[in-house]
Amino acid sequence: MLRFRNTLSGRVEEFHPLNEGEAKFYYCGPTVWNYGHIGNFRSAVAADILRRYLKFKGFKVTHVMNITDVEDRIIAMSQEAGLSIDDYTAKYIEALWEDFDALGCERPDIVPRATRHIPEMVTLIEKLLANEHAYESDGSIYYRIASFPEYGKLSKINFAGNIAGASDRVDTDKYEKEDARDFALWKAPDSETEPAWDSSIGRGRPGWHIECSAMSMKYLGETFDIHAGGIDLVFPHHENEIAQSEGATGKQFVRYWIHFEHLKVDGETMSKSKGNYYTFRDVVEKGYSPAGIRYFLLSVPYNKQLNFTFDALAGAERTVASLRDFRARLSEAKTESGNNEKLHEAATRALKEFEEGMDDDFNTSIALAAIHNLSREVNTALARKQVKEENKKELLQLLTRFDSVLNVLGDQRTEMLDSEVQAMIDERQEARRRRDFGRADEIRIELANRGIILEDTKDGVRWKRK
RNA sequence: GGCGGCGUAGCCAAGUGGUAAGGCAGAGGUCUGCAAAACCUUUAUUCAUCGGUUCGAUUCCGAUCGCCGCCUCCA
Repeated sequence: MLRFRNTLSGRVEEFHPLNEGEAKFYYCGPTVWNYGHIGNFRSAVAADILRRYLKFKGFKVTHVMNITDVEDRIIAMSQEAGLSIDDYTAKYIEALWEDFDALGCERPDIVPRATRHIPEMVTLIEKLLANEHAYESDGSIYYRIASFPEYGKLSKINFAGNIAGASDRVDTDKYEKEDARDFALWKAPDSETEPAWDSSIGRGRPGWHIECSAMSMKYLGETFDIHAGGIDLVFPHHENEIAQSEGATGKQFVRYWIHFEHLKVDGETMSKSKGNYYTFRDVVEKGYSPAGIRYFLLSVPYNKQLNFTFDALAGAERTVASLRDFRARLSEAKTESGNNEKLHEAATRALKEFEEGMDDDFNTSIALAAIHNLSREVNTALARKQVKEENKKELLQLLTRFDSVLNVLGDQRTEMLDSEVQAMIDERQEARRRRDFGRADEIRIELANRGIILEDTKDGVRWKRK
Protein backbone atom coordinates (compact mmCIF):
# COMPACT_ATOMS: atom_id res chain seq x y z
CA MET A 1 0.00 0.00 0.00
CA LEU A 2 1.44 3.33 -1.09
CA ARG A 3 1.89 5.89 1.66
CA PHE A 4 3.54 9.25 1.68
CA ARG A 5 3.76 12.37 3.76
CA ASN A 6 0.86 14.73 3.23
CA THR A 7 1.95 18.28 3.95
CA LEU A 8 -1.61 19.13 4.92
CA SER A 9 -1.72 16.74 7.88
CA GLY A 10 2.04 16.62 8.40
CA ARG A 11 1.76 12.84 8.60
CA VAL A 12 2.49 9.88 6.39
CA GLU A 13 -0.86 8.68 5.06
CA GLU A 14 -2.05 5.83 2.89
CA PHE A 15 -2.98 7.00 -0.56
CA HIS A 16 -6.63 6.49 -1.44
CA PRO A 17 -7.66 8.44 -4.53
CA LEU A 18 -11.10 9.94 -4.90
CA ASN A 19 -11.96 7.53 -7.71
CA GLU A 20 -10.55 4.10 -7.20
CA GLY A 21 -7.67 3.30 -9.53
CA GLU A 22 -7.42 6.83 -10.83
CA ALA A 23 -4.91 9.43 -9.63
CA LYS A 24 -5.25 13.07 -10.55
CA PHE A 25 -2.06 14.98 -10.10
CA TYR A 26 -1.11 18.64 -10.50
CA TYR A 27 2.49 19.79 -10.45
CA CYS A 28 3.60 23.40 -10.16
CA GLY A 29 6.47 23.30 -12.59
CA PRO A 30 9.44 25.57 -13.15
CA THR A 31 8.87 29.23 -13.83
CA VAL A 32 10.12 30.55 -17.11
CA TRP A 33 12.12 33.54 -15.94
CA ASN A 34 14.31 31.51 -13.62
CA TYR A 35 14.37 28.51 -15.87
CA GLY A 36 17.14 25.99 -15.93
CA HIS A 37 19.02 25.83 -12.68
CA ILE A 38 19.83 22.30 -11.63
CA GLY A 39 17.66 22.45 -8.52
CA ASN A 40 14.58 22.90 -10.69
CA PHE A 41 15.22 19.50 -12.10
CA ARG A 42 15.33 17.76 -8.79
CA SER A 43 11.72 18.76 -8.49
CA ALA A 44 10.92 17.81 -12.06
CA VAL A 45 12.51 14.39 -11.62
CA ALA A 46 10.76 13.89 -8.27
CA ALA A 47 7.43 14.68 -9.92
CA ASP A 48 8.30 12.28 -12.72
CA ILE A 49 9.10 9.49 -10.25
CA LEU A 50 5.86 10.17 -8.43
CA ARG A 51 3.85 9.92 -11.65
CA ARG A 52 5.68 6.85 -12.87
CA TYR A 53 5.32 5.04 -9.57
CA LEU A 54 1.59 5.74 -9.48
CA LYS A 55 1.43 4.03 -12.86
CA PHE A 56 3.61 1.19 -11.59
CA LYS A 57 1.01 0.69 -8.85
CA GLY A 58 -1.67 0.43 -11.50
CA PHE A 59 -3.28 3.84 -11.19
CA LYS A 60 -4.55 5.61 -14.24
CA VAL A 61 -2.77 8.94 -13.91
CA THR A 62 -3.90 12.30 -15.21
CA HIS A 63 -1.00 14.67 -14.86
CA VAL A 64 -1.22 18.43 -15.28
CA MET A 65 1.80 20.70 -15.09
CA ASN A 66 1.57 24.43 -15.39
CA ILE A 67 4.04 26.80 -16.92
CA THR A 68 3.67 30.23 -15.39
CA ASP A 69 3.72 32.98 -17.98
CA VAL A 70 1.92 36.01 -16.60
CA GLU A 71 4.14 36.47 -13.61
CA ASP A 72 5.40 40.04 -12.93
CA ARG A 73 9.01 39.33 -13.72
CA ILE A 74 8.21 37.69 -17.03
CA ILE A 75 6.13 40.67 -18.00
CA ALA A 76 8.95 43.04 -17.08
CA MET A 77 11.54 41.01 -18.96
CA SER A 78 9.46 40.59 -22.07
CA GLN A 79 8.74 44.30 -22.12
CA GLU A 80 12.41 45.03 -21.77
CA ALA A 81 13.10 42.75 -24.70
CA GLY A 82 10.36 44.45 -26.68
CA LEU A 83 8.55 41.16 -27.19
CA SER A 84 5.09 39.83 -26.50
CA ILE A 85 4.82 37.38 -23.62
CA ASP A 86 4.40 34.52 -26.07
CA ASP A 87 7.40 35.47 -28.15
CA TYR A 88 9.52 36.03 -25.09
CA THR A 89 8.63 32.77 -23.33
CA ALA A 90 8.68 30.57 -26.44
CA LYS A 91 12.41 29.90 -26.41
CA TYR A 92 12.39 29.08 -22.69
CA ILE A 93 9.52 26.70 -23.07
CA GLU A 94 11.25 25.00 -25.97
CA ALA A 95 14.41 24.64 -23.85
CA LEU A 96 12.36 23.27 -21.00
CA TRP A 97 10.98 20.43 -23.11
CA GLU A 98 14.40 19.64 -24.52
CA ASP A 99 15.78 19.29 -21.01
CA PHE A 100 12.72 17.39 -19.83
CA ASP A 101 13.16 14.86 -22.60
CA ALA A 102 16.90 14.59 -22.02
CA LEU A 103 16.32 13.88 -18.34
CA GLY A 104 13.83 11.16 -19.17
CA CYS A 105 10.86 12.96 -17.65
CA GLU A 106 7.55 12.00 -19.19
CA ARG A 107 5.72 14.91 -20.66
CA PRO A 108 2.60 15.74 -18.68
CA ASP A 109 -0.82 14.94 -20.13
CA ILE A 110 -1.90 18.56 -20.03
CA VAL A 111 0.27 21.69 -19.84
CA PRO A 112 -2.02 24.67 -19.37
CA ARG A 113 -0.66 28.16 -19.83
CA ALA A 114 -1.91 31.02 -17.72
CA THR A 115 -2.21 33.31 -20.75
CA ARG A 116 -4.71 30.84 -22.26
CA HIS A 117 -6.90 30.67 -19.16
CA ILE A 118 -7.78 34.26 -18.38
CA PRO A 119 -11.57 33.64 -18.67
CA GLU A 120 -11.41 30.75 -16.20
CA MET A 121 -9.53 32.92 -13.72
CA VAL A 122 -11.99 35.77 -14.15
CA THR A 123 -14.90 33.43 -13.49
CA LEU A 124 -13.22 32.21 -10.32
CA ILE A 125 -12.57 35.76 -9.13
CA GLU A 126 -16.21 36.65 -9.82
CA LYS A 127 -17.28 33.82 -7.55
CA LEU A 128 -14.96 35.07 -4.81
CA LEU A 129 -16.32 38.60 -5.17
CA ALA A 130 -19.88 37.29 -5.00
CA ASN A 131 -19.31 35.41 -1.77
CA GLU A 132 -17.30 38.15 -0.05
CA HIS A 133 -13.93 36.41 -0.13
CA ALA A 134 -12.62 39.14 -2.40
CA TYR A 135 -12.88 42.90 -2.66
CA GLU A 136 -11.97 45.57 -5.16
CA SER A 137 -9.63 48.41 -4.36
CA ASP A 138 -8.20 50.93 -6.80
CA GLY A 139 -9.05 48.74 -9.79
CA SER A 140 -7.30 45.72 -8.30
CA ILE A 141 -8.98 42.81 -6.56
CA TYR A 142 -7.69 41.23 -3.36
CA TYR A 143 -8.44 38.10 -1.41
CA ARG A 144 -9.83 38.84 2.03
CA ILE A 145 -7.88 36.49 4.26
CA ALA A 146 -9.98 37.40 7.29
CA SER A 147 -12.88 35.66 5.51
CA PHE A 148 -11.08 32.32 5.45
CA PRO A 149 -10.37 31.19 9.00
CA GLU A 150 -8.52 28.10 7.86
CA TYR A 151 -5.84 30.22 6.21
CA GLY A 152 -2.47 28.85 7.28
CA LYS A 153 -3.55 25.21 7.57
CA LEU A 154 -1.01 24.02 5.01
CA SER A 155 2.03 26.04 6.00
CA LYS A 156 1.16 26.10 9.70
CA ILE A 157 2.24 29.69 9.82
CA ASN A 158 1.32 31.49 12.99
CA PHE A 159 0.65 35.02 11.90
CA ALA A 160 0.31 36.39 15.40
CA GLY A 161 3.94 35.98 16.41
CA ASN A 162 5.36 36.11 12.95
CA ILE A 163 5.09 39.45 11.30
CA ALA A 164 6.64 41.56 14.04
CA GLY A 165 10.25 40.37 13.71
CA ALA A 166 10.09 40.10 9.97
CA SER A 167 8.42 43.46 9.53
CA ASP A 168 11.53 45.07 8.15
CA ARG A 169 11.27 42.73 5.22
CA VAL A 170 7.54 42.98 4.57
CA ASP A 171 6.64 45.32 1.77
CA THR A 172 5.02 48.48 2.91
CA ASP A 173 1.62 48.61 1.32
CA LYS A 174 1.79 50.04 -2.10
CA TYR A 175 -1.84 49.15 -2.63
CA GLU A 176 -4.88 49.87 -0.52
CA LYS A 177 -5.40 46.56 1.19
CA GLU A 178 -7.66 45.84 4.16
CA ASP A 179 -5.00 43.61 5.70
CA ALA A 180 -1.30 43.26 5.02
CA ARG A 181 -1.75 39.55 4.41
CA ASP A 182 -4.34 40.00 1.67
CA PHE A 183 -2.99 39.10 -1.74
CA ALA A 184 -3.84 40.18 -5.26
CA LEU A 185 -6.18 38.14 -7.42
CA TRP A 186 -6.34 40.70 -10.20
CA LYS A 187 -3.94 43.58 -10.74
CA ALA A 188 -4.85 46.83 -12.41
CA PRO A 189 -2.26 47.75 -15.04
CA ASP A 190 0.57 49.99 -13.84
CA SER A 191 1.02 51.56 -17.25
CA GLU A 192 -0.56 51.83 -20.69
CA THR A 193 1.93 49.52 -22.33
CA GLU A 194 1.76 46.72 -19.82
CA PRO A 195 0.05 43.53 -21.05
CA ALA A 196 -3.52 43.48 -19.77
CA TRP A 197 -6.82 41.82 -20.48
CA ASP A 198 -10.26 43.41 -20.59
CA SER A 199 -12.82 41.54 -18.57
CA SER A 200 -16.00 41.81 -16.56
CA ILE A 201 -13.89 42.59 -13.50
CA GLY A 202 -12.01 45.37 -15.26
CA ARG A 203 -8.83 45.73 -17.25
CA GLY A 204 -5.81 44.02 -15.71
CA ARG A 205 -3.85 40.85 -15.30
CA PRO A 206 -4.18 37.93 -12.93
CA GLY A 207 -2.16 37.56 -9.73
CA TRP A 208 0.26 34.69 -9.51
CA HIS A 209 -1.79 32.27 -7.42
CA ILE A 210 -5.12 32.33 -9.18
CA GLU A 211 -3.88 30.55 -12.30
CA CYS A 212 -3.15 27.32 -10.44
CA SER A 213 -6.54 27.29 -8.75
CA ALA A 214 -8.37 27.94 -12.01
CA MET A 215 -6.37 25.58 -14.20
CA SER A 216 -6.09 22.67 -11.80
CA MET A 217 -9.81 22.69 -11.07
CA LYS A 218 -10.64 23.03 -14.76
CA TYR A 219 -8.73 19.91 -15.71
CA LEU A 220 -8.90 17.79 -12.56
CA GLY A 221 -12.12 18.82 -10.83
CA GLU A 222 -12.94 20.97 -7.82
CA THR A 223 -11.50 18.32 -5.54
CA PHE A 224 -8.58 16.27 -6.76
CA ASP A 225 -5.98 13.89 -5.40
CA ILE A 226 -2.40 15.18 -5.44
CA HIS A 227 -0.85 18.60 -5.73
CA ALA A 228 2.94 18.77 -5.80
CA GLY A 229 5.68 21.35 -6.04
CA GLY A 230 8.88 22.65 -4.53
CA ILE A 231 8.89 23.14 -0.78
CA ASP A 232 9.26 26.89 -1.17
CA LEU A 233 5.81 27.01 -2.74
CA VAL A 234 4.07 25.92 0.45
CA PHE A 235 3.81 29.54 1.49
CA PRO A 236 2.38 31.65 0.10
CA HIS A 237 1.55 30.04 -3.23
CA HIS A 238 -0.14 26.83 -2.17
CA GLU A 239 -1.67 28.34 0.94
CA ASN A 240 -3.28 30.96 -1.30
CA GLU A 241 -4.46 28.36 -3.78
CA ILE A 242 -6.34 26.65 -0.99
CA ALA A 243 -7.93 29.90 0.14
CA GLN A 244 -9.00 30.78 -3.40
CA SER A 245 -10.28 27.36 -4.40
CA GLU A 246 -12.03 26.40 -1.19
CA GLY A 247 -13.35 29.92 -0.82
CA ALA A 248 -14.95 29.65 -4.24
CA THR A 249 -16.29 26.10 -4.10
CA GLY A 250 -16.79 25.42 -0.41
CA LYS A 251 -15.21 22.00 -1.03
CA GLN A 252 -11.87 20.54 -0.15
CA PHE A 253 -9.45 21.52 -2.90
CA VAL A 254 -6.62 18.98 -2.72
CA ARG A 255 -6.54 15.79 -0.69
CA TYR A 256 -2.79 15.16 -0.68
CA TRP A 257 -0.10 17.81 -0.87
CA ILE A 258 3.46 16.75 -1.50
CA HIS A 259 6.51 19.01 -1.47
CA PHE A 260 9.98 18.36 -2.82
CA GLU A 261 13.01 19.40 -0.82
CA HIS A 262 15.75 21.56 -2.25
CA LEU A 263 19.18 20.85 -3.56
CA LYS A 264 22.23 22.25 -1.83
CA VAL A 265 25.59 22.77 -3.51
CA ASP A 266 28.63 21.80 -1.48
CA GLY A 267 26.48 22.17 1.61
CA GLU A 268 25.43 25.69 0.74
CA THR A 269 22.58 27.41 -0.96
CA MET A 270 23.03 27.71 -4.68
CA SER A 271 23.40 31.32 -5.62
CA LYS A 272 25.04 33.32 -8.34
CA SER A 273 27.04 35.41 -5.87
CA LYS A 274 28.67 32.33 -4.37
CA GLY A 275 29.68 31.14 -7.80
CA ASN A 276 28.06 27.77 -7.21
CA TYR A 277 25.10 28.31 -9.49
CA TYR A 278 24.70 25.63 -12.13
CA THR A 279 22.09 25.04 -14.74
CA PHE A 280 21.31 21.61 -16.07
CA ARG A 281 22.99 22.63 -19.31
CA ASP A 282 26.16 23.76 -17.51
CA VAL A 283 26.46 20.33 -16.00
CA VAL A 284 25.88 18.56 -19.30
CA GLU A 285 28.54 20.76 -20.90
CA LYS A 286 30.98 19.64 -18.24
CA GLY A 287 30.56 16.17 -19.68
CA TYR A 288 28.01 14.56 -17.38
CA SER A 289 25.23 12.59 -19.00
CA PRO A 290 21.55 13.36 -18.46
CA ALA A 291 21.03 9.79 -17.27
CA GLY A 292 23.77 10.19 -14.67
CA ILE A 293 22.27 13.46 -13.54
CA ARG A 294 18.83 11.89 -13.33
CA TYR A 295 20.20 9.01 -11.28
CA PHE A 296 21.93 11.41 -8.93
CA LEU A 297 18.82 13.54 -8.49
CA LEU A 298 16.58 10.58 -7.72
CA SER A 299 19.06 8.63 -5.58
CA VAL A 300 18.02 10.44 -2.42
CA PRO A 301 14.37 10.53 -1.34
CA TYR A 302 12.53 13.67 -2.42
CA ASN A 303 11.83 14.71 1.16
CA LYS A 304 15.50 15.12 2.05
CA GLN A 305 17.76 17.93 1.02
CA LEU A 306 20.35 16.60 -1.37
CA ASN A 307 23.88 17.88 -1.52
CA PHE A 308 25.11 18.44 -5.06
CA THR A 309 28.81 17.77 -5.59
CA PHE A 310 30.63 16.84 -8.76
CA ASP A 311 32.19 13.87 -6.94
CA ALA A 312 28.76 12.49 -6.18
CA LEU A 313 27.64 13.14 -9.73
CA ALA A 314 30.65 11.28 -11.11
CA GLY A 315 29.73 8.39 -8.82
CA ALA A 316 26.19 8.36 -10.15
CA GLU A 317 27.57 8.34 -13.67
CA ARG A 318 29.61 5.20 -12.95
CA THR A 319 26.69 3.55 -11.25
CA VAL A 320 24.39 4.07 -14.21
CA ALA A 321 27.03 2.72 -16.57
CA SER A 322 27.43 -0.38 -14.45
CA LEU A 323 23.66 -0.97 -14.28
CA ARG A 324 23.46 -0.64 -18.06
CA ASP A 325 26.34 -3.08 -18.47
CA PHE A 326 24.54 -5.44 -16.18
CA ARG A 327 21.41 -5.44 -18.29
CA ALA A 328 23.40 -5.79 -21.51
CA ARG A 329 25.39 -8.69 -20.10
CA LEU A 330 22.21 -10.41 -19.01
CA SER A 331 20.45 -9.97 -22.31
CA GLU A 332 23.48 -11.23 -24.25
CA ALA A 333 23.96 -14.25 -22.02
CA LYS A 334 23.62 -17.66 -23.65
CA THR A 335 21.38 -19.64 -21.36
CA GLU A 336 20.18 -23.23 -21.15
CA SER A 337 16.54 -24.06 -20.67
CA GLY A 338 15.27 -24.39 -17.16
CA ASN A 339 14.84 -22.27 -14.10
CA ASN A 340 17.25 -21.67 -11.25
CA GLU A 341 15.04 -21.50 -8.20
CA LYS A 342 17.55 -19.42 -6.22
CA LEU A 343 17.55 -16.70 -8.85
CA HIS A 344 13.79 -16.77 -9.09
CA GLU A 345 13.70 -16.14 -5.36
CA ALA A 346 16.23 -13.33 -5.70
CA ALA A 347 14.05 -11.67 -8.33
CA THR A 348 10.96 -12.00 -6.16
CA ARG A 349 12.80 -10.56 -3.19
CA ALA A 350 14.16 -7.64 -5.19
CA LEU A 351 10.70 -6.73 -6.45
CA LYS A 352 9.33 -6.91 -2.92
CA GLU A 353 12.08 -4.70 -1.51
CA PHE A 354 11.81 -2.23 -4.36
CA GLU A 355 8.08 -1.89 -3.89
CA GLU A 356 8.25 -1.70 -0.10
CA GLY A 357 10.84 1.06 -0.38
CA MET A 358 8.84 3.05 -2.90
CA ASP A 359 5.60 2.47 -1.00
CA ASP A 360 7.22 4.05 2.04
CA ASP A 361 7.08 7.68 0.98
CA PHE A 362 8.88 7.03 -2.32
CA ASN A 363 12.12 5.93 -0.68
CA THR A 364 14.22 5.64 -3.79
CA SER A 365 17.36 4.88 -1.77
CA ILE A 366 15.82 1.63 -0.56
CA ALA A 367 14.51 0.82 -4.02
CA LEU A 368 17.94 1.31 -5.59
CA ALA A 369 19.65 -0.78 -2.93
CA ALA A 370 17.30 -3.64 -3.86
CA ILE A 371 18.38 -3.37 -7.50
CA HIS A 372 22.09 -3.23 -6.64
CA ASN A 373 21.81 -6.30 -4.45
CA LEU A 374 20.01 -8.16 -7.21
CA SER A 375 22.57 -7.11 -9.77
CA ARG A 376 25.42 -8.44 -7.67
CA GLU A 377 23.70 -11.78 -7.19
CA VAL A 378 22.85 -12.15 -10.86
CA ASN A 379 26.32 -11.09 -12.02
CA THR A 380 27.79 -13.83 -9.90
CA ALA A 381 25.36 -16.35 -11.34
CA LEU A 382 26.17 -15.18 -14.87
CA ALA A 383 29.87 -15.73 -14.30
CA ARG A 384 29.11 -19.22 -13.05
CA LYS A 385 26.69 -19.94 -15.92
CA GLN A 386 23.87 -20.56 -13.48
CA VAL A 387 21.35 -18.30 -15.17
CA LYS A 388 18.73 -20.35 -17.00
CA GLU A 389 16.38 -19.40 -19.80
CA GLU A 390 13.43 -18.74 -17.47
CA ASN A 391 15.56 -16.64 -15.12
CA LYS A 392 16.87 -14.51 -17.94
CA LYS A 393 13.37 -13.79 -19.17
CA GLU A 394 12.08 -13.02 -15.70
CA LEU A 395 15.04 -10.81 -14.76
CA LEU A 396 14.95 -8.80 -17.95
CA GLN A 397 11.25 -8.18 -17.47
CA LEU A 398 11.90 -7.16 -13.89
CA LEU A 399 14.57 -4.66 -14.93
CA THR A 400 12.17 -3.20 -17.46
CA ARG A 401 9.59 -2.92 -14.70
CA PHE A 402 12.02 -1.14 -12.36
CA ASP A 403 13.08 1.13 -15.16
CA SER A 404 9.49 2.08 -15.92
CA VAL A 405 9.80 4.04 -12.67
CA LEU A 406 13.47 5.04 -12.60
CA ASN A 407 14.09 5.43 -16.33
CA VAL A 408 17.88 5.39 -16.13
CA LEU A 409 18.75 2.29 -18.16
CA GLY A 410 17.99 3.88 -21.51
CA ASP A 411 16.97 1.97 -24.61
CA GLN A 412 18.34 -1.47 -25.16
CA ARG A 413 21.13 -1.27 -27.67
CA THR A 414 20.03 -2.54 -31.04
CA GLU A 415 22.57 -0.80 -33.23
CA MET A 416 25.05 -2.83 -35.23
CA LEU A 417 28.67 -2.00 -35.75
CA ASP A 418 29.58 -1.05 -39.26
CA SER A 419 31.21 -3.78 -41.26
CA GLU A 420 34.69 -2.26 -41.17
CA VAL A 421 34.72 -2.16 -37.38
CA GLN A 422 33.27 -5.65 -37.20
CA ALA A 423 36.02 -6.85 -39.53
CA MET A 424 38.64 -5.37 -37.21
CA ILE A 425 37.14 -7.18 -34.25
CA ASP A 426 37.20 -10.43 -36.24
CA GLU A 427 40.79 -9.82 -37.23
CA ARG A 428 41.74 -9.24 -33.61
CA GLN A 429 40.08 -12.51 -32.57
CA GLU A 430 42.05 -14.27 -35.28
CA ALA A 431 45.27 -12.62 -34.05
CA ARG A 432 44.50 -13.71 -30.49
CA ARG A 433 44.01 -17.28 -31.67
CA ARG A 434 47.48 -17.07 -33.24
CA ARG A 435 48.65 -15.64 -29.89
CA ASP A 436 49.78 -12.57 -31.79
CA PHE A 437 48.92 -10.31 -28.87
CA GLY A 438 50.91 -7.40 -30.22
CA ARG A 439 48.62 -7.18 -33.25
CA ALA A 440 45.54 -7.81 -31.09
CA ASP A 441 46.40 -4.93 -28.76
CA GLU A 442 47.13 -2.69 -31.71
CA ILE A 443 43.63 -3.28 -33.04
CA ARG A 444 42.11 -2.76 -29.60
CA ILE A 445 43.81 0.62 -29.31
CA GLU A 446 42.73 1.58 -32.82
CA LEU A 447 39.11 0.72 -31.96
CA ALA A 448 39.34 2.63 -28.68
CA ASN A 449 40.40 5.67 -30.67
CA ARG A 450 37.20 5.26 -32.65
CA GLY A 451 35.20 5.13 -29.42
CA ILE A 452 34.66 1.36 -29.28
CA ILE A 453 35.63 -0.33 -26.01
CA LEU A 454 36.13 -4.09 -26.11
CA GLU A 455 35.70 -6.62 -23.36
CA ASP A 456 36.84 -10.20 -23.82
CA THR A 457 34.53 -12.73 -22.26
CA LYS A 458 34.28 -16.50 -22.37
CA ASP A 459 31.41 -16.21 -24.81
CA GLY A 460 33.26 -13.88 -27.15
CA VAL A 461 33.85 -10.19 -27.46
CA ARG A 462 31.52 -7.57 -26.02
CA TRP A 463 31.74 -4.01 -27.20
CA LYS A 464 30.34 -0.73 -26.05
CA ARG A 465 30.66 2.86 -27.08
CA LYS A 466 32.74 5.18 -24.99
C1' G B 1 12.09 37.90 15.92
C1' G B 2 8.53 33.42 14.54
C1' C B 3 8.37 28.42 12.43
C1' G B 4 10.54 23.91 10.28
C1' G B 5 14.59 20.60 8.70
C1' C B 6 19.51 18.62 8.84
C1' G B 7 24.64 17.13 10.91
C1' U B 8 26.06 9.00 9.72
C1' A B 9 33.10 6.48 6.73
C1' G B 10 37.39 10.22 1.68
C1' C B 11 32.49 11.65 -1.23
C1' C B 12 26.80 11.03 -2.03
C1' A B 13 23.79 8.88 1.59
C1' A B 14 19.47 4.99 3.76
C1' G B 15 17.93 3.68 8.40
C1' U B 16 16.23 2.15 13.36
C1' G B 17 15.00 1.90 21.11
C1' G B 18 18.61 -3.76 20.52
C1' U B 19 23.75 -3.13 18.33
C1' A B 20 25.26 0.69 11.29
C1' A B 21 21.45 -0.35 3.75
C1' G B 22 23.26 1.00 -1.02
C1' G B 23 26.43 3.69 -4.54
C1' C B 24 31.24 6.09 -5.78
C1' A B 25 36.37 6.24 -4.53
C1' G B 26 40.56 3.27 -1.90
C1' A B 27 43.26 -1.52 -0.53
C1' G B 28 44.06 -6.88 -1.28
C1' G B 29 42.51 -11.10 -4.17
C1' U B 30 39.96 -14.36 -8.17
C1' C B 31 39.40 -14.43 -13.39
C1' U B 32 42.22 -12.77 -17.97
C1' G B 33 47.83 -13.44 -22.85
C1' C B 34 47.31 -8.38 -21.08
C1' A B 35 43.43 -5.08 -20.26
C1' A B 36 38.43 -4.13 -19.19
C1' A B 37 34.22 -5.82 -16.84
C1' A B 38 32.42 -8.85 -13.07
C1' C B 39 32.91 -11.26 -8.47
C1' C B 40 35.12 -12.09 -3.37
C1' U B 41 37.42 -9.84 0.97
C1' U B 42 38.31 -5.30 3.25
C1' U B 43 37.21 0.16 4.70
C1' A B 44 32.38 3.87 10.82
C1' U B 45 33.24 -0.54 18.03
C1' U B 46 30.60 4.11 15.59
C1' C B 47 26.18 7.91 13.65
C1' A B 48 28.38 16.86 15.28
C1' U B 49 29.56 17.79 20.81
C1' C B 50 28.10 17.43 25.96
C1' G B 51 24.58 15.77 29.41
C1' G B 52 19.87 12.97 30.68
C1' U B 53 16.04 8.84 30.34
C1' U B 54 16.67 3.39 29.55
C1' C B 55 18.79 -3.21 30.79
C1' G B 56 20.28 -0.94 26.19
C1' A B 57 20.32 5.40 22.08
C1' U B 58 22.94 6.79 16.32
C1' U B 59 17.52 6.45 17.06
C1' C B 60 13.82 9.57 22.72
C1' C B 61 14.65 14.32 25.89
C1' G B 62 17.70 18.83 27.03
C1' A B 63 21.77 22.05 26.00
C1' U B 64 25.74 23.65 22.73
C1' C B 65 28.08 24.27 17.94
C1' G B 66 27.51 24.16 12.57
C1' C B 67 24.52 24.07 8.11
C1' C B 68 19.76 24.56 5.19
C1' G B 69 14.80 26.33 4.30
C1' C B 70 10.10 29.27 4.90
C1' C B 71 8.09 33.96 6.94
C1' U B 72 9.82 38.65 -0.10
C1' C B 73 6.08 35.90 -6.90
C1' C B 74 13.21 30.90 -5.60
C1' A B 75 12.16 24.05 -7.38
